[in-house]
Amino acid sequence: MKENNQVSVPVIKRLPRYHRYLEELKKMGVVRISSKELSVRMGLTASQIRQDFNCFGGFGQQGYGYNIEQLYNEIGNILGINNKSKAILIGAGNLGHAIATHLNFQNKGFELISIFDNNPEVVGTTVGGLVVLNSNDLEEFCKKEKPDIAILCIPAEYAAENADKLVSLGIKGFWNFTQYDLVHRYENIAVENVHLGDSLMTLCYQINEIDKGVEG
Amino acid sequence: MKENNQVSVPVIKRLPRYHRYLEELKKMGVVRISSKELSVRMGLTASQIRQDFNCFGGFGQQGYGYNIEQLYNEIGNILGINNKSKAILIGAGNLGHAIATHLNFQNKGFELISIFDNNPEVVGTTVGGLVVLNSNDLEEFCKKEKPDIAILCIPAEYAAENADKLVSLGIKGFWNFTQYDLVHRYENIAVENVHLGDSLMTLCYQINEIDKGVEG
DNA sequence: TATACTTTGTCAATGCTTTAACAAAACAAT
DNA sequence: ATTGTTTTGTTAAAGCATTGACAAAGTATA
Repeated sequence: MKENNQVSVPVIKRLPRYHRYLEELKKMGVVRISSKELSVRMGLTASQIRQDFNCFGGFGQQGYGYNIEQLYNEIGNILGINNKSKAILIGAGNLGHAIATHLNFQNKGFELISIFDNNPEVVGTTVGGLVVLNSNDLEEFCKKEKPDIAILCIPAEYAAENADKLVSLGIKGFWNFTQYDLVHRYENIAVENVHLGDSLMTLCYQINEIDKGVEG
Repeated sequence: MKENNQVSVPVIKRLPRYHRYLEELKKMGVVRISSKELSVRMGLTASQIRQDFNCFGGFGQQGYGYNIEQLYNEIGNILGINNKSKAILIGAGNLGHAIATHLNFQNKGFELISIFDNNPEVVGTTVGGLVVLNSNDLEEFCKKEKPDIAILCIPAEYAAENADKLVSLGIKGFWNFTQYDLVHRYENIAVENVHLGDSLMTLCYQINEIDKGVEG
């Protein structure tokens, strides 16, 4: 058991992927799996898998492997997806709309409780079963409902002011889809930046490298 | 100059972020910057910045720093955003729709040339200035237009078959928004997975860790 | 019950990334 | 011109993450 020590970021980032693979195996009716077999399926080393699981105290059994259902539940617990945190979405444009309707928040530890926008044409419409509220009512809403995280789907130039305001209203974390970098702005506020533009540029680099290799 | 050697993934992943910060500085009219000052702005170490730029051959000048415009252009060239690769989008649902309309492909090295869907109700509608084509015409289209990358915005269960087909039609890379993992499937095919669900779960973990720290 | 096999948990070794340190080079000011 | 300051490019050290190796502990089989 090393649960008290800080677990490294690379390990944490791999947990959702383990969770996905285990869910699939569970659905297929598979009961147990060895680190060896899982490593082949996932394209990792067996050693890394054992090392990863051991950060939280080893759920396996020698000569047997890991019980899939148990391991799946353990990882779910580590990630904390069973305590549903309250999420609000800021910005009901194209991207915000897609995020609200496309994702299953429930099985990822969240409940989307409200959507805000400052465009009068959008306020009052229904998105993903929720009526879009006016951004002016954000403060009052937060004081009453105490949401845990905010999903930022607004233009980059409004990101900083909105984030600052939300932090002052007690928000504990951001899922940030704006180009603006929130990472180094606050202490003790969780931030997940989803920089789609950066990701696309990285793909661009890869494509060009492959082209170089083929042609040169 | 180390350009021949393979540059490591962490370095490449930081390039788009440098590019963003430099663009902003350029817009502000700043002409030069030292690694020290940039490090403060970006929350990195100056050493890392110099090390990163040196992978491609040092664009700075001792006692002066880096010329912002030049550095910005160099990084753009390294990423290859000036040769516009052709991109097609598969799946014009909520997410596909948002991707097509929300992102500026042009300044990230791509041109979105077509959108495909297999839903007859969606085929023929216009999304982001492009008429949605029928997935049945994909093969013919690819043979004629030779797109470079495909953006996958389809349900996970169709990801593998679609990707296999696209690879056989000459696609060189994927921007994969499905839950399905494409990483270990092909040789010499570029893949950028955008696992939004994984990202959300990671945020969930962070929130719960902060809560533990506050309460325990 | 004994024997052979499997597979974990863990320690040590390797490999990779980041940070620190500093000489060499350019700039700035007198 | 000279002197002091700035700041890079680069080498060396420190810090992490991944992989390899193996004893210990379980399973499976006869």
